[in-house]
Amino acid sequence: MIQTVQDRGPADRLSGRVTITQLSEALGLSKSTVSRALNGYPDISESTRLRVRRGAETMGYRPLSHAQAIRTGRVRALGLVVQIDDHDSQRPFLADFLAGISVAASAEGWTLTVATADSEARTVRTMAQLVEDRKADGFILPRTLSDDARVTLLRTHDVPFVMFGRTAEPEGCAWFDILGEDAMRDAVMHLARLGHRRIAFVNGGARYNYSRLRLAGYRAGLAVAGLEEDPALIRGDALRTEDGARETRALLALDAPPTAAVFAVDHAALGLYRVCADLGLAVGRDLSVISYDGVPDGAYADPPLSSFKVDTRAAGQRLAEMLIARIRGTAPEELRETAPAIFDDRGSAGPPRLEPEALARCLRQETT
Amino acid sequence: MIQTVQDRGPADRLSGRVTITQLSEALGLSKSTVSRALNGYPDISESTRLRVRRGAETMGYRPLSHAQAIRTGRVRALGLVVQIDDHDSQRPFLADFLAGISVAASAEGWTLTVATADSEARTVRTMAQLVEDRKADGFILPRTLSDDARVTLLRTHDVPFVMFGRTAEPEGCAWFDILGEDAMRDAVMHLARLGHRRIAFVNGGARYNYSRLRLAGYRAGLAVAGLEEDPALIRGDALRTEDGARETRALLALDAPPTAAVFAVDHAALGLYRVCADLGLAVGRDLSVISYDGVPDGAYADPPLSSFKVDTRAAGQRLAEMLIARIRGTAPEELRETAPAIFDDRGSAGPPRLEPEALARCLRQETT
DNA sequence: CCAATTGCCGAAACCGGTTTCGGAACGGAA
DNA sequence: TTCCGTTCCGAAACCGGTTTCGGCAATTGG
Repeated sequence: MIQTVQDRGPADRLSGRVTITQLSEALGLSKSTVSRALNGYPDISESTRLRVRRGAETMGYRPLSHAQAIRTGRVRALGLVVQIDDHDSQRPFLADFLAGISVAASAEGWTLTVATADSEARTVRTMAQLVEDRKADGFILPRTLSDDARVTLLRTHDVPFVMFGRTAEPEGCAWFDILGEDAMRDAVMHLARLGHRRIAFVNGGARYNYSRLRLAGYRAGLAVAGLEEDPALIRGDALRTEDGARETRALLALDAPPTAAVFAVDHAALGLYRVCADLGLAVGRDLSVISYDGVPDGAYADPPLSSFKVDTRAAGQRLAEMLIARIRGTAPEELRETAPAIFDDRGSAGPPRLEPEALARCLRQETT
Repeated sequence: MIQTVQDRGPADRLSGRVTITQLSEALGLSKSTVSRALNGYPDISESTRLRVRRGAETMGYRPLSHAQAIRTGRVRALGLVVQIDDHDSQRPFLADFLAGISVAASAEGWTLTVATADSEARTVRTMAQLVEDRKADGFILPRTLSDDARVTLLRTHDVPFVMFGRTAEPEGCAWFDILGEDAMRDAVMHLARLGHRRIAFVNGGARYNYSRLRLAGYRAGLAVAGLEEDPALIRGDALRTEDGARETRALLALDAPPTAAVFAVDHAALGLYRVCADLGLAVGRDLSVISYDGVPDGAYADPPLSSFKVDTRAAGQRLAEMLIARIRGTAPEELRETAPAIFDDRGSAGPPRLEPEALARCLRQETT
């Protein structure tokens, strides 16, 4: 005999939620059977499992995550602690990042718990707190450091996590990352094809793991282009616009200044614009630049900054999917992915107008 | 006899949490007594209440919010649904906003549940979902609209909320807002003192409630300065840079163009910079501008944009505090606050160099 | 044909809290 | 002394789920 589920009427639907007890009564089963059927236990017959599933569907039953959590310890929530610094180049992307995470999480019926902290120590403390209070089942870690205290904490407490960015010590780590090194390599190759032979590199923060990779990419680009590496053309630790301006000045003060520069960070690259404006140099003609991040500000620069764009939203989405898989038991080694950055050529890189020596002469003339 | 609580040793503290049962056993009380003592029930003697509180403190007992939630229906979490649009002027502030909310929430032991949506309809659906799943006890509503569907939803479901921004229909609403109207008034007065007599106003999105207020502030400024209102000088619906550029062109095409403009939105004001660059006008000299928001991009403009800054972080903090109070039962009428925006004069407003007529002549000459 | 599995489900304990209810102890009034 | 009303606390039910354990019926093996 086929047993149909009776509709519970609009009143019930409005007043409160459907509980597992109500569902089990409507189905004529015990609530333990219903629970096991929905959670895929093997000791439930296929026919019953199907009937329960259908019944839950039609009655609109959805288990209350915090009611489950009291027994299982898991609340179906992802955790994200964003560290707020002054020189946080990720801030413009935060909304996109959240959007990506949010859409992936809610597709699986999960939610996102967000907290902020203003230092690495506080970030770790906050995460520990969230874990202890069972407010998150796992974490997405933005801005991976080379030696990351967060990883240490989560590893020792056996809390699942995925990193946005790779790490030097990959054991037990899942990650998603953008291939910044390929972007740097392609930037150098692009500039070399335009005719540049002295191409500088201005790296980001040394403590971030990506810096190592992007420098390697820069070197790879030089190798492919058949150019020799000049240590004087390699600078670093430029995250903010001021930093970029400082490094640009240092580069232009060389006897043989570069005719082009590759920046690891957009905001730093905007510092080059300032210096060029001060010195009367035309970006993209007297001095070319290619950068990385794709920040919106770059589009407003004159000429707009050519940059390798990162699809932050897609990254957030993938990270959330991977974290959920990780929490559900997938091995971290199986959860490692990368994606390329997309070059957006907007005019800040052109063929060299002057030889390095001539440029140097101009600069000396300018400053006298 | 003074009964001291025995320390449970470091092993317990590390391995798991202290439960209310463990606490009650250590105190020699029943767990119901402990629960009521901690929750301020009147039928507990003052001495017992104190003893329990001290015991909880030394043993590090913290109730598991989702265990309480199963009975009380409240999870000690604030909800925030951020609506992601293309022309979202609040995006640069999101990190600060979150930081403010986060610090206030965690000060009370609450957490923040964040979701995103890409339309008003989806925002409402998402909020309904979060409420039904008990993932948030109340909501902070950014970007108050004049007629807000979110308010309707929350009011009918009797869910607490506080708005960032006032509303036309204030019944039952708690809010925190920045006095944008005062900023607009002061901007006009400032420009008038500099000698400007034709001061335009470019408003933001008409659907937002703040637009009404800022227009009123502009008018108040004209009145104080003794200037007459010219409908031709009032434009609106400018949120993005392109919009601001469009409205600027329209204003400059007038027979008697303005010598200064007050913008309701920074990003729109940056459009004026573009138009001026195209036409060879110097911002702050040929055309003055004062705006509102204090976006970081404004600092990079040339000259830096004079703007009324909003302390978004403080706003988030206050909103979270108010929402927690609201959830705990404070009447919405008692939860209404405002704060001023802070004028940051960075050079985009100076005395007029040309009379309107002369400016118009210049412009005609330029375009031919 | 009987015993031992196996498949499938219900009863009940459990998770960590909150809330209801009843009763002991105490003080004051009759 | 007795009665009654407070004051204060414990026992137990409860919230909405999960998980353990045991048992019935149907199958399989000997």
